[in-house]
Amino acid sequence: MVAITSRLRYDSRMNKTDSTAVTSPRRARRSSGGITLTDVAKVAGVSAITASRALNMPSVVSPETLKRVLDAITRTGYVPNMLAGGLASSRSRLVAALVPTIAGPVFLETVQALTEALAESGYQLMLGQSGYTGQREDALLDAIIGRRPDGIVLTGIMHSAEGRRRLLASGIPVVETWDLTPTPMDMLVGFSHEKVGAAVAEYLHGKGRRRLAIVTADDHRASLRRQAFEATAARLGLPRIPACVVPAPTTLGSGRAGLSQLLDKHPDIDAVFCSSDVLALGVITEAQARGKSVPGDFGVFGFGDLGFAGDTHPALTTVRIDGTAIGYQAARFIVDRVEGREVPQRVVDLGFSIVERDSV
Amino acid sequence: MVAITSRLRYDSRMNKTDSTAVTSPRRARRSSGGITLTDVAKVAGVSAITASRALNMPSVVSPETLKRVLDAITRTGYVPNMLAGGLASSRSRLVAALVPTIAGPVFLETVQALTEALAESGYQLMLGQSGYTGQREDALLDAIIGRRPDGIVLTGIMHSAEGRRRLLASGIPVVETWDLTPTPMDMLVGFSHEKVGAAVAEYLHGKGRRRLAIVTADDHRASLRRQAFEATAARLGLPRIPACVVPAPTTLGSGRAGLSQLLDKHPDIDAVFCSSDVLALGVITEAQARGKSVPGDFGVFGFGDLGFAGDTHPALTTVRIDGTAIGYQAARFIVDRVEGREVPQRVVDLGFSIVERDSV
DNA sequence: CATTAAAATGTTAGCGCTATCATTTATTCC
DNA sequence: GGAATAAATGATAGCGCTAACATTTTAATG
Repeated sequence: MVAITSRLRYDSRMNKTDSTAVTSPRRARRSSGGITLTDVAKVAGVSAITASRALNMPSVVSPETLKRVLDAITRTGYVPNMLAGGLASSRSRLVAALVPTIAGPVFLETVQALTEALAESGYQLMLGQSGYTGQREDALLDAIIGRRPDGIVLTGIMHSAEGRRRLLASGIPVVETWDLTPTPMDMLVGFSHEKVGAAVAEYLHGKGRRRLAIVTADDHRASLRRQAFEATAARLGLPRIPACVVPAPTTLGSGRAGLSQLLDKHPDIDAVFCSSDVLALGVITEAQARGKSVPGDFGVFGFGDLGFAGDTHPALTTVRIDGTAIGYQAARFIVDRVEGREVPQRVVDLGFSIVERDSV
Repeated sequence: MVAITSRLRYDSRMNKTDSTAVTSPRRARRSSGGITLTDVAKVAGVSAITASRALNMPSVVSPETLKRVLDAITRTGYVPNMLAGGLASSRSRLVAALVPTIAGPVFLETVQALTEALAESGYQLMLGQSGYTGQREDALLDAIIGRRPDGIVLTGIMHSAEGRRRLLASGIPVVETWDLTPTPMDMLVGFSHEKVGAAVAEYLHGKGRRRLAIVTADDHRASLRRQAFEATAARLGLPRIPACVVPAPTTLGSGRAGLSQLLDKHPDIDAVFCSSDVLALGVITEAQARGKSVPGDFGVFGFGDLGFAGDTHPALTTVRIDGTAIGYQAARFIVDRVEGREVPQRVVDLGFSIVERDSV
């Protein structure tokens, strides 16, 4: 433990007219009491700015100075105040991610990858939940912009026009993810939901399934997949596809309910495409509860390849999205931009793949 | 749209010696270019501090001034810079939550409740993932403390002694959750894991189960439950309990593997206590894959009462923890403390309940 | 209507850090 | 070996906001 003995509390008014200098100090300082960089500098016997450089640009201070400063830091237990640093440099080293909800496991992988990749570069992730409704989106946006993040990652969110405007106006780099919109705001990393829908329809058709059905969430991206699924099925000459739309976020329960509803009206379906693996697990569960065989009576196709997909019974055939890659790419985009590097390719299509297991 | 016409760019050096006043400006300002409170104040025709008060203490400005300021804000599209505000007031309006991982659904409810409750009071949650290993915990802690949050919520984390010291030294209010430790750092909201373990053992015994087994994660809290479970079983005269310990975070797959392992050595078990519902779902799945009946051949007991627990087949009997209540209480603790209110009761036991469904 | 108290607004300085220069010290080069 | 260059360090001011006090305006009181 080190005592900071000579914390100079000089009076800046000393230099002014003599008359005021005599009166008692007009106001007290309001230091929050913590250890500041100035304290560290004092202990190390250097100026504050040198201590700052030792932390932020260690290559420009001499090795022995660096050592003295780092020493002083450990001895004092100094922790940099990033509010002050961010204010002074307009670099908050904060990146915000907006997800509909953290309850849905779909984006977890992406968020986790983001967190890690950013941490490696010295940035921190702040998570905002907008809800699928987009109700309080504007308030949340203000709260986020107010922290002056160095970047914003939008994950599976359709922004209101007003929201887009505010974001653009803020001048903060934006990465949209999980969706390949034709008109990106800034940077984008995702895949084509239309292609997924088409690919799944073709796959099921190729497996001899003819009476397809779909259980899908009511969010935008799932709708995109559904439309392409239906269009492709039609193109392949398959009958009209019965659908059950459930509210996002999807749950095991809504999957069960979805299959029930479907089976009541269309007992002859031979394949179900689900808009998430969770939904698919629900469908499998309901099938089991009803004594139906998967894939015997009908096949089940998921989406996401979540952690459990290989462990269900039967193991789930699904669409694999590399959420981790999405997260890493998004982090790279933002860090590159913030550190002034060129980002020539602002749109990245990471594609998807079909993981064949036992449920179809 | 409003043009800020007269953004005064006065030169503070005008008042100094004439010689320097002639030389060209020594340095340029480095405004980040955005709209500031001062701009808003100018548009509204008031001083900066009045504009500040209009935002933060609307009750102390006159109604018409308030209106003029709010007007100016919408016209200019001003978004407060919370870095600056936090630095000046030492109130960041940020609360940090540390979880082992967001991949585990166990704490999601708590995190969600925290987010909501804090947002209502004008605070924002920043999520940190420490990992179950507690490896990078210290680096993370620095990153968090560096943001000067108004409070820190620890969720399911055993801190290193060093970590506890740093936290305490930072002077930031801390709420520990999900665990009723005998020596809380500051504030605490949780329940007794020992009581849970004992209650489950008694319940299973009461249901006539005699050959209990356990599949449990290797984290601290799960171990607490396990020990009490074993002790109580012994007290009830039951035989030694075979256990399968799996790494946290728990997955469906590790649940399946756990049951396999258990069944290989102890084919006669008649009940399995799982340290999470996810694990329990894995056990049920494996049972189904093996053609075993639940609860016929053996009962399955979960923990957490996660969203899907009521929808599994058979529906899962489990321990319900009110994660939402934990989150709300934690938020209340912190907000109360920050706003200077008394927090007389610094430890809250929220208890738990057993939800009887069909799996035992 | 003068006097006081209360309400509303303003002035100043500073939160803790870093950008922008300016200065000092070490190194290189013909 | 002295000029030119590079490396290391420092002084100053300001990022955008709010605490602390000061002042002005309004309302309340006898």
